[in-house]
Amino acid sequence: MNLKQLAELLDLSQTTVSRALNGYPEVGEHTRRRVLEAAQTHHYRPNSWAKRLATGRSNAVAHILPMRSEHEVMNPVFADFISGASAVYAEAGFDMILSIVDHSEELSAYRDLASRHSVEGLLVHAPHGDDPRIALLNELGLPFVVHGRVSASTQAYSWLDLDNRQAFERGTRHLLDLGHRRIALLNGLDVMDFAQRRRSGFEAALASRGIDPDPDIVCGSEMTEAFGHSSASRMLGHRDPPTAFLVSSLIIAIGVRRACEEHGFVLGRDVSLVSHDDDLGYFRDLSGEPYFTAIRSPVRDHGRRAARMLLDIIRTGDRRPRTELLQAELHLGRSTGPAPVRPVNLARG
Amino acid sequence: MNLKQLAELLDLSQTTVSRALNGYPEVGEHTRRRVLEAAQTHHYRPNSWAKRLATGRSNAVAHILPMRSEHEVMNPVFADFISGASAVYAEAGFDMILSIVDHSEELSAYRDLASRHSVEGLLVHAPHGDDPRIALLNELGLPFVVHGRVSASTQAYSWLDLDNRQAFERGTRHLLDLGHRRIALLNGLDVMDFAQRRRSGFEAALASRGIDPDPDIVCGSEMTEAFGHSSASRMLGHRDPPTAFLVSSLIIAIGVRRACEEHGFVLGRDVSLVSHDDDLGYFRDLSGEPYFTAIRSPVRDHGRRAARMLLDIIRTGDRRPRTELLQAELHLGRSTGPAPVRPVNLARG
DNA sequence: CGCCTCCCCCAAAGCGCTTTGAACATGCTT
DNA sequence: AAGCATGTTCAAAGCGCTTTGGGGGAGGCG
Repeated sequence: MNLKQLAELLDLSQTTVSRALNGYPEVGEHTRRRVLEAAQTHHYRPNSWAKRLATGRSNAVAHILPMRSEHEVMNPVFADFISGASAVYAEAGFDMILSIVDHSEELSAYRDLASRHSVEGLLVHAPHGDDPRIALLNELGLPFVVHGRVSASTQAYSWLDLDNRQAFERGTRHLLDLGHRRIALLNGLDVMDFAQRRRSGFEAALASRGIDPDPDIVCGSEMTEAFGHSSASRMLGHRDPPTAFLVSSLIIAIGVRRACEEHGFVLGRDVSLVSHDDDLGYFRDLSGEPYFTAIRSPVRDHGRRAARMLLDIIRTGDRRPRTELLQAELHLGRSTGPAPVRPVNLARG
Repeated sequence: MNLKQLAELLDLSQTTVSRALNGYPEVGEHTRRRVLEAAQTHHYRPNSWAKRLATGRSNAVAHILPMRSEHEVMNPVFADFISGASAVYAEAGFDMILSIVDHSEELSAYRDLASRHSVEGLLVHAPHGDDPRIALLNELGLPFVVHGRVSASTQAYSWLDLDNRQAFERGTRHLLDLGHRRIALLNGLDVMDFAQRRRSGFEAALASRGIDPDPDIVCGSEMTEAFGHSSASRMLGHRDPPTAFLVSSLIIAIGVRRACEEHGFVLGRDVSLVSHDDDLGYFRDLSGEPYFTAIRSPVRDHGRRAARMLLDIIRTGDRRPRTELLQAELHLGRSTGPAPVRPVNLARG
């Protein structure tokens, strides 16, 4: 059933039917009701492409996730972020197209998206510290919002980001306040912008207490359980092991816990752990005190906010960059406790 | 830059230019080269909507994920599945649109998708044991592939599924062979089809050794860490605690491990654990023997296969249902061991 | 009664592409 | 020289929708 058929059926012109359906004022109330009813009973839905072609608006946005190797880990955060965003798009009548683009084809993929005119805006995930995509996207002139920031970029762009620096500074300070001086950082991949900011927050907190970070107990990688386990194992076997860990994801924290267990350490007593926590559904524990002390950010909510920001840019046509910096909350759990007393000759600083 | 402009620029008709670009034979070699070069240098890309409108093919598929509440957990499997599928679509020049539809609006959402003609096919996620979507989709006539199956459905449809029954029968048998008789099952939500099949495999294995399942140590829920932790805690405090756990996801396994730790049990010695493992990137451990004994299925690969199946249906136009039943592999890790010897009065069966 | 506004409605012209059917050379056969 | 296949190009008709620029009838005004 298309517009033409519907119009013939109602003995009206396509114009009138179209206007009735789209709520234009120049159509009689009686006629409008007739049209709406007929559309309803005949399950009429306008053909999306025809509509898009005619209006020039696609009512679609793309989420772009770069992938540097076929075996790259899908960040679990992504799914939750997407699910938040999706609800916002659905309400606005927008389609969300998902594009996982290979790192090596990034430039051409973005040009393609722009020149095919298939979407009205982009949401860019997982930016690097010196991501070249900002410049390219600005040049292409397609509205976009970045989830995260690009420290090295001098260009203006819209973004929504957790205040990673502040969050990790706070997490580190919490450990310092508990008396820890030997604090390990298990971070995300060094190239990622969020990891760089987290590290700088960590270092700033240490510096404020006159502590130099020790490269032996700071590292970054894809955020896997195995990374948490192997790094923590290695560090706990160090001649001067850390008394506390600050880690960039709950998945890493799980690995650290396993390592502690193997070493016979009890988390919260022998070793402290503060984790960043994206408040993923499957790690949420609503019963009582949480297990992990964590710097928490509701990533699904971030997805909603980012989507609204993008839609706002598209709908208002106002291209001035918007930004939103969100604060994480420190939730105390059972994985942190006062630094254990140790022989002075092992303590540093 | 559109086709008309490009044609004028080359002093050719739109027809010729279009044909040259799309590789039709009835265009001279010299002309074709000219056209391709001009398209290249002017960054010409055909407008996707116009193309879709004209051809009637959208080159797009939708993945549909039902969501029964705003707070429902995003299954981490989803992200990996999607990433596999996405690569296949990209290669075929298809867009993937992602639609997370509220359970209550499911019917209208599907009708919408079909009658708007915005996609050529659907990939249906997370089917229930008696999912009504099969009948609806068959009625709508839009090609679709289900990831999973619908036990109650008598209709024919295309699906790709792990052999969950076989996998869990095998996992259970492994535990039985190690001498365990008291085996707990921590499953996914009861309504989910995969959970029902897993349970039946579990029960079949027990039955083959003359063991009745004990409802006290069998339960299902959203697959969260907290669910694993609280259920295992409760069961370990039972007057006749299980000596082994079979669980439906690594996330649950993590919770069980935490519970065991709290009870002073060592996994693989005091308590055994077999987990289903979707081979998610962030839990993969490439170094040496894996921690968890697991029934493993490469979900990213499943995504690729499902996508190929859907594209095949779309491209060949052959609507006969295709099915693919995949076998999981049992990988031995350190979380299983022989059943501990216990006082006879506590042993069952 | 004639004129002017509204109010509703319509025919037709796009949107940018594909595809049909025909035209026009060209070279070959008879 | 006419006739015919072959190879290359084109004009024009869609695809299903929106939107522009009227057109006609009903009612209000002088």
